[in-house]
Amino acid sequence: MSSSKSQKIKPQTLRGFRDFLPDQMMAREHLIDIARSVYRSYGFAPIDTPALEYAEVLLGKGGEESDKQVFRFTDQGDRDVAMRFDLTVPLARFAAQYVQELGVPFRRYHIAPVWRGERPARGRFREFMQCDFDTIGTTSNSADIETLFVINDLLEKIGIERFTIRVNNRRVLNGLLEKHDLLPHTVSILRALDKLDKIGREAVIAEMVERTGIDPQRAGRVLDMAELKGTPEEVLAVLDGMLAGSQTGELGLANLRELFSAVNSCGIPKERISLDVAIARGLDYYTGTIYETLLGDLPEIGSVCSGGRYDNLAELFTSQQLPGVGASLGLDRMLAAMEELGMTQKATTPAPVLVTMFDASHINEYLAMGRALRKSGIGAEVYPEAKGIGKQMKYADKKGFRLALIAGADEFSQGVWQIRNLKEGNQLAVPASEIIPQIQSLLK
RNA sequence: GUGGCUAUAGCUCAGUUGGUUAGAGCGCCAGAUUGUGGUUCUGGAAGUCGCCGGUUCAAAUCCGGUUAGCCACCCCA
Repeated sequence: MSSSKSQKIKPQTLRGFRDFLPDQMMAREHLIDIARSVYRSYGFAPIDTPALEYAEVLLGKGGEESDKQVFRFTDQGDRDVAMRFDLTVPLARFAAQYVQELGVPFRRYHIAPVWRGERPARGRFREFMQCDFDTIGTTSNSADIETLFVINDLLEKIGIERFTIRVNNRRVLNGLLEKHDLLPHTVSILRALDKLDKIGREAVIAEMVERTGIDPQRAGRVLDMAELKGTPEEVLAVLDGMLAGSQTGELGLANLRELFSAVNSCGIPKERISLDVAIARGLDYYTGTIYETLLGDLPEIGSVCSGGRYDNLAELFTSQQLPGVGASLGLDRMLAAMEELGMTQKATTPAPVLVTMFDASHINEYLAMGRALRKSGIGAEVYPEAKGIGKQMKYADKKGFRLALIAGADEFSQGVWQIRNLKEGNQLAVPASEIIPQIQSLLK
């Protein structure tokens, strides 16, 4: 290989694929840590599945449109393979394969990248992270309610102060469509309905009429119900009358009523959970409760955590019935929102303490101090070169270290270290034996 | 996948009707400051103007293609 300029390979990433620098990665890992701990606190266990699957396992599950987005190719062994485009289809395959040994109900979380060959746009990439959690093998509404609780705890732990989890139930929508003889048009109608917030009542009616050929009056009646406003109790009362006689609709209402009752008695702030008959979620496979989560300070960014209940996850892989309910945190969207809300920190070091290297002849003391700090659970970086102390302080400042430890000939002869507080701009000399407790209290 | 906009230093962007050696701010590196960061001052490095081709005496500038990004639609996290 020549080192001439013209032969250098251009460093570049593929369309829709991204690199993450330390500050971005710190924020990502922080969010993932929170998701992990909340999921675990409800008993969800981690799993992972391969990025690559047989194409037949993945394809044909989300309609033609999503098949077109799948990265698919023939591998070196002439197999027809595809990269996973979500975590739900792999879960279906996984569940069908292992349900015998796992038993039900089974709760898993899966935090992993997925790939879609669609056109990238703002907040949309060809490789992105999903943070799914699902409870499968039970039809109990209790699992639906706990799914809501998980979403609530997740947002709370992330530090979002104002958010709304909008809840609806597909059965309620189906009951309504049933009463208006619109069941054959379910997919088109719900897809149009889902855009209500974005495009408004008239445009939704127009789209329904255009896509299904129904007359505007009937479309309007769907909207009348979808636009119901008020407390969950008020909306439920109106729906009760509207859906009377529809078994499906009444079942959906009963589940919603139970859910809101649990919200009230389990200490979830009432104002965070709304009953919104207009949300439908695009995915065809939802059959019961559906959720989406909007940020109070940035609703226009869209749902940051959505999900719902499905009747039979694994029917394509096994004859065993596997109903389930779950949701997914949109990590990239959440991060974009946090960035816009100024919630991300700027530090690019994961360690709070920098041990400066003042005098290279004492290298062992500096290295030993680093080890001592880490042994006490304090992250510490030892500056690798005995450069000017000003330079090292500059580095500490830029990287966002909270404390810097400094010791030269004077300190070593007195048996002390200087602890410099970068934020406050002050420092104190501390005997070597008291360094650790002193730092621990400073970092509190 | 369809339509539109854009691409100049690490980042944000100037760059006149095509004209000689392409600029600024921020950042980066060094020095002022060989025992102390954030402020300030001084200096420095860094661009074959996304890439390929065409028109022209001459292209960052005009044209075509290509790659990437942004916006809308579609769909979705």
